[in-house]
Amino acid sequence: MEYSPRQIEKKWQTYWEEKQVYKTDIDPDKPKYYILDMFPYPSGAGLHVGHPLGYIASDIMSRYKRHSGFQVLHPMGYDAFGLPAEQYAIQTGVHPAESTRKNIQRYRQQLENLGFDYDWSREVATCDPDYYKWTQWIFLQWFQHYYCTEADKALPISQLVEEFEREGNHGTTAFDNQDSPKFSAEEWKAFSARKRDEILMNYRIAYRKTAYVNWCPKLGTVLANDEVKDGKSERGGFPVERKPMVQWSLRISAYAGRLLEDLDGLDWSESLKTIQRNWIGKSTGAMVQFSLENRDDRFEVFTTRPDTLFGVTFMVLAPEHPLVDEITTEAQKTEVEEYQRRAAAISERARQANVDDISGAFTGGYAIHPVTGKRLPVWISDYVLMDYGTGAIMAVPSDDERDHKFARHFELPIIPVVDKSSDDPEEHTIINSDFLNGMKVAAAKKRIIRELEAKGTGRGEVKYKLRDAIFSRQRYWGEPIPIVYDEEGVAHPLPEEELPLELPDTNDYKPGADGRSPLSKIEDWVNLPGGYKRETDTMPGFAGSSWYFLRYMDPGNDSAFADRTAIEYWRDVDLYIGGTEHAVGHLIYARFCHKFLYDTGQVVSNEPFRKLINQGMIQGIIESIFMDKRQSDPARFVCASVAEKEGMNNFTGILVHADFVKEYGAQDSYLNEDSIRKFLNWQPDFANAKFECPGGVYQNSEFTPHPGSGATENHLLTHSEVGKMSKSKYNVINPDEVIEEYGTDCFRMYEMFLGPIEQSKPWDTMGIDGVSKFLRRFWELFFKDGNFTFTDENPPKEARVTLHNTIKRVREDIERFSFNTCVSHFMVCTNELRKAKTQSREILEPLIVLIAPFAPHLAEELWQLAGREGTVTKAPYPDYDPEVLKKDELTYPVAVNGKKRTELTVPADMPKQELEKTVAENEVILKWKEGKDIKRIIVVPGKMINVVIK
RNA sequence: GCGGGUGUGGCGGAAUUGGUAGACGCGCCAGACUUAGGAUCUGGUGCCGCUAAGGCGUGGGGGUUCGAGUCCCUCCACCCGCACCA
Repeated sequence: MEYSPRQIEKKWQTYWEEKQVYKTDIDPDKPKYYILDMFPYPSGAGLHVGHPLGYIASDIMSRYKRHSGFQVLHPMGYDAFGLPAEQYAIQTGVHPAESTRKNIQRYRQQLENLGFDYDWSREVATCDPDYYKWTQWIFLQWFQHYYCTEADKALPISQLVEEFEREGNHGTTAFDNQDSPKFSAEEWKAFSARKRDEILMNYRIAYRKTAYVNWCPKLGTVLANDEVKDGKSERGGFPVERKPMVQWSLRISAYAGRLLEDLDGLDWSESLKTIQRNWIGKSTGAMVQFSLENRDDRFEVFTTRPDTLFGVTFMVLAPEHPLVDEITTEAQKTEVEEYQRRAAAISERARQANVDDISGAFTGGYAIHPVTGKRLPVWISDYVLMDYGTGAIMAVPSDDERDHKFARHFELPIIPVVDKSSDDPEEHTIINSDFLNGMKVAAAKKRIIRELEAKGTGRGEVKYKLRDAIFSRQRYWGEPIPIVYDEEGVAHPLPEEELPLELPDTNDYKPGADGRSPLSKIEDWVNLPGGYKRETDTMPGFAGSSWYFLRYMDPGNDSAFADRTAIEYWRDVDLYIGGTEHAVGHLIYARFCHKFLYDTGQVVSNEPFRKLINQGMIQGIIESIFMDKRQSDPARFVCASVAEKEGMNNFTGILVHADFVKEYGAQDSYLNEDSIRKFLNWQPDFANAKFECPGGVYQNSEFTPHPGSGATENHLLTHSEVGKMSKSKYNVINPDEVIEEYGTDCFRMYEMFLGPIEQSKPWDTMGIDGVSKFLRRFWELFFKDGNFTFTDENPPKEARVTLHNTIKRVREDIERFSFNTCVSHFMVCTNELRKAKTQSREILEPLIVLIAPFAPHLAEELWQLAGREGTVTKAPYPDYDPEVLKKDELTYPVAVNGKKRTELTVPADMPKQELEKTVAENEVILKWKEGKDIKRIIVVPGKMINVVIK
C-alpha cells in the first residue's frame, strides 16, 4: 500500500474533530501540563512557513506529555483587536469586526491543516465581548487598587481612603511616583469630590493623568514606550512626537522591583532575561538635595555615584526644567531662552544623534554643596533629560565622561576624587574628599549616604527606568474603558453588572476632534442620563493579551474570568513558546498583570510563564538579478557570470519574485525564458529590457545567440542571499502549498529537522525531499509485498537494539527540546530496520507511538492498520529496556597520544588489567611503539583507550 | 560604549558530564534499473596526499590535560538588545 499523506491526513483531522480527541478538562488524578503558544494577531496575510515553527514544537511537546500520562492544556486563540484591522477599515470601509472574523477563519483553517492538537473548544478572541468583559473587569480591579510599598503588594483603594481619613498622607506607604501633595486628615475631609478623585489618581494602579506621551499623528493615537522604535511607530514606521495629554496609565513601575527580582527564578534564555533587565533598568544610588543660593528652594538630583560628591563642580538642569526660569539671572536671560528655544526645536531623534555636540548655557544661578557649602554654578544642557531621574544632575567632571566633556568645553573646574591607578575597579580609593579619603568606592557610598541622611539632605534610593504604561488609545478597534465621568469630571467605574461595555457599532473610523477617538463622535453612546459622559479612549493591544493564558483555563465562564478550581489546577504555563519580538512588551505586561492578580488573590502563582523558549526565525532566500547602472531604456539585465566579468559595481540588484526562479534554493538558481516572461508581466516597466547571458541576448520574446555560441535559450543566473522572509522581498513560502505537495507530517518533521528550535535558519526548498523520502521508507517498514504485516516472530537482536536505542534517544532529546536530533534518530532507526528486514510486532508497534508526536496522522493510520482501537494519541509512550542495550562485546577506539589509531573489540566484562595487556600486544600499537616506551595506558571503561608512548 | 549570544565540511547541522569531530539530511561524484529521469536503489564524499603510509583540521594565537569543538587566558568576526540613564 502506497503512502498517500494527504488522504490520511484529511481523514484523521476529520476524525479528531468529530471525536473531540483533544478536548481536555481538569483531572485531579493526573499531573497537569500547560503548554502555550504566543497569541497570534490574525493578519490578512495568513501564516508563512516561519510561523508554525514554534507551534510544531509545542504540539510535539503537548502530544508527548499526553502520551506520558499528563493532563495537557494546549489552547489557541487570537489577539484580535489592533491597529491593522482599523487602518484597513479606514482604507476600504470594511468593518474591523468583519475583516478580523475572516482573518481568524483563515488562520483557523491553516492551523488545522497543520494537524495541531489544540482543544478548539477553548478558542478565544480578545474582540469577543464575552472575553473583553473580563479585560474590562481587570481594568476596574486596577482602578480600585493601589500599591502598598510596605506590604509590597496591591491593596484595595478603599483602605487607602480610610488611611487618608484617619491620618492624611504624611506617613503613607502607598507607591506614588508623581510627587503628590501632602495633606492632613482634616484637609482630606474638606476636599471636594473632584479634588479627592485627582489625589487618588496619584495612587491607583490604573490612573488618569496629564503626561508627556508618544503621540503618533499618522496613526492618530498615543503609543506605549515599547511600541516606539527609534522615534518611529513600531506599526507603520510613522514619526512619533512628545505631547502632553490626559491619558490612562498603568502603574507598572510599582512592580519594577519584583519584575526584576523574580526573573532569576524563571527558566528563560539568558538573553531574554537581559533584555528585560535592561528595560526595567535598576540603578542604585542616592537622592541628594541641593539648596539654591539666595533662595529658600531646594532641588533634588539622583546619582549612582554619591561617593564622588566632593568632585561636584557644577550642576546641570534639563532645558525644560521648571526651575530654570526662576533662577536665571537678568544678565543670562537672553542666552538661556535662546538655548531653550533651540533645544525644543530639535527632535528627540536628532538630539540623540548629536551626542558629541556639546552645548549648554549658564543660568547665572548658584547651588550650594550640601556638605562643603561651596557655590556651584547651575547650567542647562540638553544632555540632561527631563524625563529621566529628576531632570537635574550633579556634575562630576572627573568621573563622568559627559560631565568631563562639558567641563572641558566650558572651562569649568575638575577635581579628581577617585584614585584609579589600580586595574581592578574594586580597589579604587577616594581622594580629595575629606572624611571619605582612603575609602574604597563601595564603602564610601555607604558612608556618604549615612552622612546625608543624618543631615537630612539626602537618602539612599533605588531607581528604575521602567515607566508606567500609557493605557489609552484614541482608536476605535479596542476594548472600551469602563469608566464614566460626572459633570464635575470625576471618574466613576461602571458597576460590574454592566460589563461588558460593548463597543458601539459605527462606520466612521476616522479620528474625532482634537485627536480624540472615533468613539467620541457617537453621541448617543457617549452621553448618558444625569450629565454623565463615557470615556472614549479604548485600551491598547496589550490589554487583552496580558491575561489570555488565564482565560484558556475556563473560557466559557460568565461569572469569573476563570473558575477557582480551574485556576488551582492549571496554575500557570509550564512551557511558553514564541518569538523574541515580545521580549519587553507582552512579556512585561503579562507578568505585571499576573502579579497583580496574585496580589489580589485571583491567581495562585506569582509568575505566569515558568519556562519560555524563543523560536528562531525561518529566513528566506532573496533573489535578485543584475541591472546595468550604465544604461537604461532599454534596461540591460545580465547573468551573474557576466556581471562578475564586467565588475560588480556597474550593476545594481533588482528583486525577483521567488516563484519565477528556476532551481530556487540551489546555488545555481536562474531565470529561463518562461521566468523572464513572468518577470516582465509582473514588472511591465521593463517590457523591452535586454537579458544578457554568456550565450546570447533575450529581448522582446526573442533569443539571439551570440555568434559562435550554440545556446538556444536564455539562462540568467540570479543573485541569491539569505535574509528575511517577507512580502516585501517576494520570497514568502506558504505552508499550505508545501503541505499540498508533501503532506502535513512531512512539513512538520522537516521544520523540526532544519535545526535547533531557538536558532534562525534559512528555509531550504530542496532539503524537504530527504524527509519525504524518509517518511515513505518508514511507512514501508510496516509492509511486506504490499500488505500491512505484523508477525509474532522473535525479532533479530540488532532490531531490538535499534528499537530500544531509538526510544532512549528520542525520549532524551524531546526532554531537552532537541527536536532536530529526534528526527535524525528516526532516520537512523529506519535505515537500520530496513536492513534487518523484520515484520515483528514487538519492534514495529512501539515505533508507531514513538513517532506519533511528530507525524500524528501517519501514526494514527498505522495504528489502525495494526488493528488497534481508537486513537494512538492516548497510548502510553514506549520506554526502553536497559537490559537490551547491554552489550557483551565492546569496540574500543584505541588512541596513541590522543590520536585514534585502531579499534579493539573485546568482551564487555574483560578486566582492566587484561585489557591493558591486550592493548600492549596489539600490532598497531606495537608499530607505533617502535623505539619508544609505553608510559601509560588510560582506559575509560566503555568509552575509549589512550596509550601514552614517549 | 555597555550587556547578551554565536563562530564546526560546499550547505542545514550532530557530538548529554573533557573521551572515535563531522551523526542525520541536502548537494556533489560513481554505478544499477530504465525509452527517459528532477523517480527508485547501491556505493563514495572534511582538506592535502597516487586509491597508500601519513599529515592537517571545530574563527586566530596561547595555556591546562594522557586526551580539548567542549575548560582557562587573549584577540577577531558576525548577530541581537540597550544607549547622553545621571
